[in-house]
Amino acid sequence: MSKWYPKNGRVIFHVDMNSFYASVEMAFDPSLKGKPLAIAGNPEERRGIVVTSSYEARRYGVKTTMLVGEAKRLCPDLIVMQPTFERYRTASKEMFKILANVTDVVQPVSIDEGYMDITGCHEQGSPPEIAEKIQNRIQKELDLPCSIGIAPNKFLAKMASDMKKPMGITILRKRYLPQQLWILPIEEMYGVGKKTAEKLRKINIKTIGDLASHPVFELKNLLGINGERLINRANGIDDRVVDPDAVHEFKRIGTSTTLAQDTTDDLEIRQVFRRLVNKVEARMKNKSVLAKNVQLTIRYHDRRTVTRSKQLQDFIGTSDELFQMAVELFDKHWNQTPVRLLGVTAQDLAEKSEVTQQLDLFNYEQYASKEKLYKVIETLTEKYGKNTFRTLKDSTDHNVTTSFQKDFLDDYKK
DNA sequence: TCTGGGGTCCTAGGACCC
DNA sequence: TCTGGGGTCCTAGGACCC
Repeated sequence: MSKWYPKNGRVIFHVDMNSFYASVEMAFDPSLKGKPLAIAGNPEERRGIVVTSSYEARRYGVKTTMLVGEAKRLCPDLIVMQPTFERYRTASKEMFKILANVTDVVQPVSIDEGYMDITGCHEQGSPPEIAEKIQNRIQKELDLPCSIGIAPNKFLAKMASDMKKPMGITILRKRYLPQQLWILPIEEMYGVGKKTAEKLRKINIKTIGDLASHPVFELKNLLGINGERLINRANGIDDRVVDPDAVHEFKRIGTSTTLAQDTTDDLEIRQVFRRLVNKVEARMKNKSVLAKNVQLTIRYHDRRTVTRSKQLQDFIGTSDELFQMAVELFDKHWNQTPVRLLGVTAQDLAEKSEVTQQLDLFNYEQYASKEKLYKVIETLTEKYGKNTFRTLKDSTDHNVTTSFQKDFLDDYKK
């Protein structure tokens, strides 16, 4: 068994649910099993694109982002359902519970996939045994198929889970990269999209192997820092850790909607903003965060999309505050032509508790006298420079706050 | 009868400070 | 009168992923 657990190295899993939304619907209503099924938005509201499809539908050429009309043309018997996100969230939670049963080192990356670091799981068996156990439990208990990639790092595990679908378990070893990874076309590499693939093709990089042996400096010129990273990954180098806390460190909360029809109607637009900010507010409350920056997204009739954002003086969190910001940005930047989509995003987020703690520093009431507060500011300025007052007030950096508190505040408090 | 909605990370220019 | 180099913040946009 020991050969499976290298002395200096990790064993990483990437667990990837197969056609997740469609599979959840099939588990919920088994009469759908074996039939071509697509999950898609409502075409009448211009949301008619395929989000996920069952393997039966894929056989007909049905693909993600395809218009429902086209999918039906390819597959006349296609069953089209609108997504029921509550179901998917519930299934997702259950799936991650099964992973957590193996190790705490689980990092969800989306509703239907996650990484695990099982380096310390010797007693539970060899990695393939553990993977099989996980796959079986998810199949038996949730009636859902998944694929698992086993590799020494995240990137390889991710590539591995993609190699056998559905219900695959793939081990990707570094010494077999030439046979397993380097033969793949460059388009199939995680992190290489349409644009990058085009650029790489132009300099004759056609496979992941071509990329792996390419001079770094040349790719740095072409793609910036990403060029170096891609070469490293192609060579099986990826030091990113599996971070269970990453889920809590989200950076923005946004929502957007494509309007049923393009509009220039101010009243209608304001109503849309109301709906959007209510949604953002609810999700912010749910996560107990406040925002220091609000971004507006406008997509015009011709699909040209602009974003406009504003950094705020203070943290905000209510729908009224968000609404005011959204409308202010909209009125300032809208070019008066028909609008197709509107979006509102709260960014530069901070925990509510940390924000209040910081604001507390500037609450004059807690100091014995005005002079003491001035003294605090003066000392602070000497230590951290002229901009400290502003920096500290703006800062979401807890370290500055805590060191400040430790050093000075206690002496000056009542 | 074109292409949803939720994110992350990176880049690049201008403002401003030292 | 002309002008360096480093750093941070803010804003807008692009590429990518599911």
